[in-house]
Amino acid sequence: MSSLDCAVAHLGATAFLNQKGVKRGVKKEKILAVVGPTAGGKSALAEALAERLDGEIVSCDSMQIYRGMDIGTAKPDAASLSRVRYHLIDVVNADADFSVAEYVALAERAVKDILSRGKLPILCGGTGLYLDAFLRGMPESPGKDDTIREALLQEASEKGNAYLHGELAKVDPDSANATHPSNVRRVIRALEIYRLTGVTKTEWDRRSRELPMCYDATVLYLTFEDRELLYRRIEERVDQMIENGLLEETARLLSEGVFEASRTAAAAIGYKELLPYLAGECTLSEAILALKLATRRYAKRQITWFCAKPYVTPLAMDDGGKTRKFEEIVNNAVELVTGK
RNA sequence: GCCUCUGUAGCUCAGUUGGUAGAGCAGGGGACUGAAAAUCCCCGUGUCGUUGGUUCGAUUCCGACCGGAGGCA
Repeated sequence: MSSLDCAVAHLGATAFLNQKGVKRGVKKEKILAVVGPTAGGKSALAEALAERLDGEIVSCDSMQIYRGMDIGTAKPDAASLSRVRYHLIDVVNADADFSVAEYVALAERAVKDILSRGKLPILCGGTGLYLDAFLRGMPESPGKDDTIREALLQEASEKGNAYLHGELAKVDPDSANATHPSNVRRVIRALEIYRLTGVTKTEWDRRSRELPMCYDATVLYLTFEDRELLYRRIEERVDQMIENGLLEETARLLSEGVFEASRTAAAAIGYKELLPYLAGECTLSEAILALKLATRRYAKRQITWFCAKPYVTPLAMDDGGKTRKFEEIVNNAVELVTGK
């Protein structure tokens, strides 16, 4: 985005915000973010940068939020935790509900705290939606309503996805147009927003799109020229997780009833692939294969997401099919952050 | 050595009564604003083992050869 675009966006947002009476600092604080596909080496880099630049890490990961899900979510180990300070890890129980809105609130508090102590906040994680929402901020939002969702879900299963999509088309044609009828979740959300606020999702999105970035953020996006290299790292890490006791962790969460209580936990990569094995429905090697596959696909989705973001600064992790030396990558990152 | 079956997409296999072929899986691309590790969409040209023959035309029929599997000696 050019500085002119920024200025224009800022003016529009200011008008909108003034209308709503929300105050925002004009001077933007400098923060850093390290994003990219799973197993790409985000944590190691973020930790090195935290040490070099006197920073603290704010996890930007939708699963590391949950207590008890440790190995499967690749949480930092004791050694890492003793080296740098981490935030937003283990903030809610595994069976609790959580969402972007809560994340943004917590992250804003953590970042403010870090800045107040004169340190550099470094967001690190692969949950693109969380980062996006955090950078934009959520001064206003339509909120949510589980009762409406349930009712709409019921309606969808009774009358079909096409019917629900048709209902959306009546009130918010643009949103209906942009959402495939099969994507029931999105169709429901759009209808939920309209029923809850009387304002369409299209309008809500239009307003939030005008918001300027809340911070002067450098978002380092780790890229892999050679996809195979990334996939190999993924396979190695999955094997490592199994060695570290992922099976035992899954069994423990299962016995605690976490997967029954939380659909999020039950859908988390690492656990959902091992459950069939624990139930005796497949062999361990089949489960591990499924886990690696799911992780690869997840990585691909993350790549698609970050690639499309105009605010990222790409940082190459490999060169000509070879992994770059870690020190070289860190130096490169520091240059990008400090502007040489 | 003989007999039978088999060779089609990266993998497992369909199929073409002769008019150059399509599924699943893998893989690739994309979307994404309160479940996001979620949810959803799009994408199938490959010497039809090789080589002769029959034919207007062969991946399809016939022969030989080369792989693979099984059976009999």
